[in-house]
Amino acid sequence: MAVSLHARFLDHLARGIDDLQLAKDFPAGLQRAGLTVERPRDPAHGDLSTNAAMVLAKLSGTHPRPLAEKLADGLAKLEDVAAVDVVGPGFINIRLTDQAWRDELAVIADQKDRYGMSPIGAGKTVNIEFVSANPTGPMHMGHCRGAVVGDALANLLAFTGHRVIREYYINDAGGQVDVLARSAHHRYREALGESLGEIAEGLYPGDYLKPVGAALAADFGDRYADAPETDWLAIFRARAVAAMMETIREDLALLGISHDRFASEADLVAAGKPDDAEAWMRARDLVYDGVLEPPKGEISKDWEPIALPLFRSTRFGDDQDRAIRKPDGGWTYFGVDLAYHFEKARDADELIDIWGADHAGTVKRIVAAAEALTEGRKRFDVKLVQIVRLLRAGEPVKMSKRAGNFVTLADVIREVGKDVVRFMMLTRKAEAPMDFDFATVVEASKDNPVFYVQYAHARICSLANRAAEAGIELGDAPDLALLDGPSLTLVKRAAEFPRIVEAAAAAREPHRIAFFLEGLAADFHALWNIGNADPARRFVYPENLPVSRARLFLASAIGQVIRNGLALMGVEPTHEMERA
RNA sequence: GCACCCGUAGCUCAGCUGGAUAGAGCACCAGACUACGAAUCUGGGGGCCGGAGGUUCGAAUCCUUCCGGGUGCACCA
Repeated sequence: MAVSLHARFLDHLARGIDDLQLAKDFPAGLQRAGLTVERPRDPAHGDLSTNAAMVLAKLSGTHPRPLAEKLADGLAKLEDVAAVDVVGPGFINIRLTDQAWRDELAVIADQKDRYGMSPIGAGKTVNIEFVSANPTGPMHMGHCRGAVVGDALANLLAFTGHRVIREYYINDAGGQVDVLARSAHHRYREALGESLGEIAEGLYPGDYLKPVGAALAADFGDRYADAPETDWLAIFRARAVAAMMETIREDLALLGISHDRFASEADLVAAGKPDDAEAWMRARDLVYDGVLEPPKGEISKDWEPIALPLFRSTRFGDDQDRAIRKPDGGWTYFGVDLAYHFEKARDADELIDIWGADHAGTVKRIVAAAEALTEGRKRFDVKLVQIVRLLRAGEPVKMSKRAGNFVTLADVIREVGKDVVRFMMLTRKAEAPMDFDFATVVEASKDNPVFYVQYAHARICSLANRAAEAGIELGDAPDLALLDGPSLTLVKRAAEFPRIVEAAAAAREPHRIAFFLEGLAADFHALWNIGNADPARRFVYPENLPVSRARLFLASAIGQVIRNGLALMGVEPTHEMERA
């Protein structure tokens, strides 16, 4: 894998610092973390800028300016460098030669769909758990955002060299799957011909359990129609959960998502994993038997003090210790979840959980648990994904959970398409609430980021046809020296892609890719627009074939970067826009 | 009451884990196109980055505290 432009300059800097240390101009053995090479906001400050002198000056107790001058001298000798300036408190601003940017363009064309890949995650396995919707019904839009964010993040981590495990945790051990089983039993009796009227309050009312009931009726006849619950609960539960998981997998497939692993809460319990975790923690005094304070706020009337096995999460920053077992000896959700993270940490170096923001209150305890269980050695991030407000032309879409008429993921995908859904879910950082308006997400205007980016790609694709019509053969080695300033500006933007990818992966923020693509598309459209006024500046300019070839080469490379970004988001590039 | 998330232009949001004069789109204002490579373009106005302290060469970013909004508080999942 070729090294990115930014990485290359970080390397140049490192060697410059080595030289200073050899020449005793500078103490050896200093940390070099915090050194950055980035594109300055203001183009007048050059193509690349580094804070190295200021950071190192602080660490070594010297003045940044002289240090910057020395580093600048070394950088100025590099072939790609046109000019180096030391300004302000000690910024080193670097301007690259035009040739350096033309070379970068050739790198894009050469690396194709590998452009932007990074080795920062090499040798690391990261387990990312996402979706993990309760297996009690089809996926609705509440699950959608976490699914897309998780999948895009997984793509991003794989692209940056990590080995990625996509995992789904099936909550199939709690009370709600018993409710599911009872709901299926209701549908089962209906399938047998009983007319039961409205489904009881508290059961799942949706129609999606009717096929499950029918299948159960076909298999068991009326054997369990009037049987006591203990006879059928486990059977119905297993059947209903399996059916729901099948539905959920289908829903996920509509989004283009497939998990590598499905971990079952019930299996973990059956395998004694929580017991193992408890024993491990008791041996380290991380679990003790104690009595919790009554909950604050809403006062529960049936609160009773009772001794339970508690995890010492307060030692790790939680507000109170947390019960891992219930009074009946069974496991709490947290007790199993803790064991589950213990298991996940066995074959991964880093863990990520993607959760709905409604679980924000339980983040501290699981972070505490992960820290205790991995003895602080493994990075663990819980990413909270905020709600999506569904709108239709500005009006909130009415949903009633009781009636079971929530908007399903499948419905939305059917209406606007997978790519629109995926793109939109990544146009905000995960922690911020988002509006999803059915009307605007399919609008063909520049206000719609999906359209805007796709349109740029389609325009690029159309160039190939226009070139052919004009009788321009692309050839394989255009003279890139024919590309002028505005074209190179676009190259500079595209060349940021590798660094954006690395930063997005490190921060676990896939939305940055979407914003980058919007910017890149905007720059591309801007360049295109120059051609509107002046035919000599168009990509296809039959009066000058060499220039046309160089520009088409540029456009093709930009298209490549757009595709690479979209691929990370899990969005298919559009080759031709449909005329509205 | 406590915890977490959010607070940036009139609106919707970025802001590259501490960098230089805080950005984009919409909206607003002023111009441009006998177009179809205009499913627009160019320029402009608009900011106490919620407030106040602190850390340092340097803060929207980190710390403290307060204010406002959202979410959650378990022996549910």
